[in-house]
Amino acid sequence: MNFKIEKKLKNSLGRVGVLTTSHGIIQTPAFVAVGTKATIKSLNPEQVKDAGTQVVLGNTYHLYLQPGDEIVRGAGGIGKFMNWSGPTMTDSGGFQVFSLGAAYGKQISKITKITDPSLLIPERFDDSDAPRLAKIGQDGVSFKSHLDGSIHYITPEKSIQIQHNLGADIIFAFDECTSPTEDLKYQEEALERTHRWAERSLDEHKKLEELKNMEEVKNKADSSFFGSLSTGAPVALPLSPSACETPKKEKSADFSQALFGIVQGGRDEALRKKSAKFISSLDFDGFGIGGSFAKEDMSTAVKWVNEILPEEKPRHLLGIGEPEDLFMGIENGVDLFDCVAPTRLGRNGTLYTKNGKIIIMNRQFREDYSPIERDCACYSCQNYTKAYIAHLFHGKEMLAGTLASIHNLYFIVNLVKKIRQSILDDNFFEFKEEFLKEYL
RNA sequence: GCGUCGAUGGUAGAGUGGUCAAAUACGACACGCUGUAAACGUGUUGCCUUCGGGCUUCGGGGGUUCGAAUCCCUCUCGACGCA
Repeated sequence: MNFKIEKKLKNSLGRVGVLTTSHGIIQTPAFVAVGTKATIKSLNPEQVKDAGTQVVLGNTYHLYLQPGDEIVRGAGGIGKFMNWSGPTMTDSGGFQVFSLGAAYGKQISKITKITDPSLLIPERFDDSDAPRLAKIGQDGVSFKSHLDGSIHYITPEKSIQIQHNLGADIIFAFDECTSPTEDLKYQEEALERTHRWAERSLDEHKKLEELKNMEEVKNKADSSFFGSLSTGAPVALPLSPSACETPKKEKSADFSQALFGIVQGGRDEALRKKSAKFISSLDFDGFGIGGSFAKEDMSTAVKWVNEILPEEKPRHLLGIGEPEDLFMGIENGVDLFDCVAPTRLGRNGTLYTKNGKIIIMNRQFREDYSPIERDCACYSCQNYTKAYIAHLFHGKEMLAGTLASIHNLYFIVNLVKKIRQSILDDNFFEFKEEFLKEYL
């Protein structure tokens, strides 16, 4: 993986870049489509690509449980497995520490609405005996499978091993995404844990990369007779029949993987900065910024972190992706975003428009024969009306989620592309103001 | 014509003397969703309300009872059976 900054946004941390992976380039800032279980829900790869998506993200915990990382490895890695030829990423399972742990069975979001610490009455949030599927142990997390109840202990090493089997171009260190409702003391403990896990993730990654390189050298030596093909030497040898055979099991480890370390620290300035310093001191290829914010202090948290992270390495703001957040993140130096919002909201009947979100099942759209957005170039808007999509949702038809996801993904991916272009055109701030005035 | 069974909120369908403004499901309406336990979840769904409660409802009418969706009589409508 290689990252090159092409242009910087004046008087801010923002930048435009190009991230090169073994499976193609990513023009940053970019929005990463979330495909937790090696599929962008309700969409096929062509639809994902046509929406403008450059890169997709799978999930370690989910793919480890089903179908199993060895299966994905056997298919030739997550990209080949899901028929996505472009760049891929996998999340480490750190988010599931939160979603299946502190947030399990509750309506807690990682974006808290409670910003006044005095409202966080300890007794009210003491849920230590509440049932949860993720329990944090000494050197890893014990997950009780949401599928069959089986127990799986995921350590940083295990997460990295799984991610090497999944074979994405960019993988993440195993971290703990804390609940925003945890107090400072807990955030600090969790941060220390995440930092130790970052070191262990990195060590395991280096070890596995080393093994992979040794294997490659060995393979090259074994096939030295045909080695001219891979070395690119101009030898006019006819292709051997054996060289054309498709191997039954492809090596997922054809390409080296980049590892991103994750900065945590909740909403606390000192912890965020401490984490940014520590994580940047390690030899990661890039960085993730982990969630657990309140909406209004998200920008400051991102800024604290990105002012410290080394400029030349890419930064990924994990799990954030509402339009206003994209402007905020990009302005504050974020290169990559992923978020379930476009696909989940779409499937659940909420659609993005430049004038704000609409709930397509609402009465007013039942006889609205115009597209979701008149000037939208997405497949759904080019071919269908709101009345029809509303009808599909009311009738619980599968196509409803597909058309809605296509539009929402297109909307978000292209918003990021437009923001990127606005930086190149030196009118980021004008575009931001203009867009948000209409949208919010 | 006789007999039997049935008629419950937008729909289906519980309830068979008080705890019934009436289960449940669906529908309708509104809302929520930020590294996907999620094609999911929550709320409202007779009328009025100062949110304490008040008022009118279970095909129509009449009756029994302190009290009726629930028991009795009758009418209307429907299904089935016998003429």
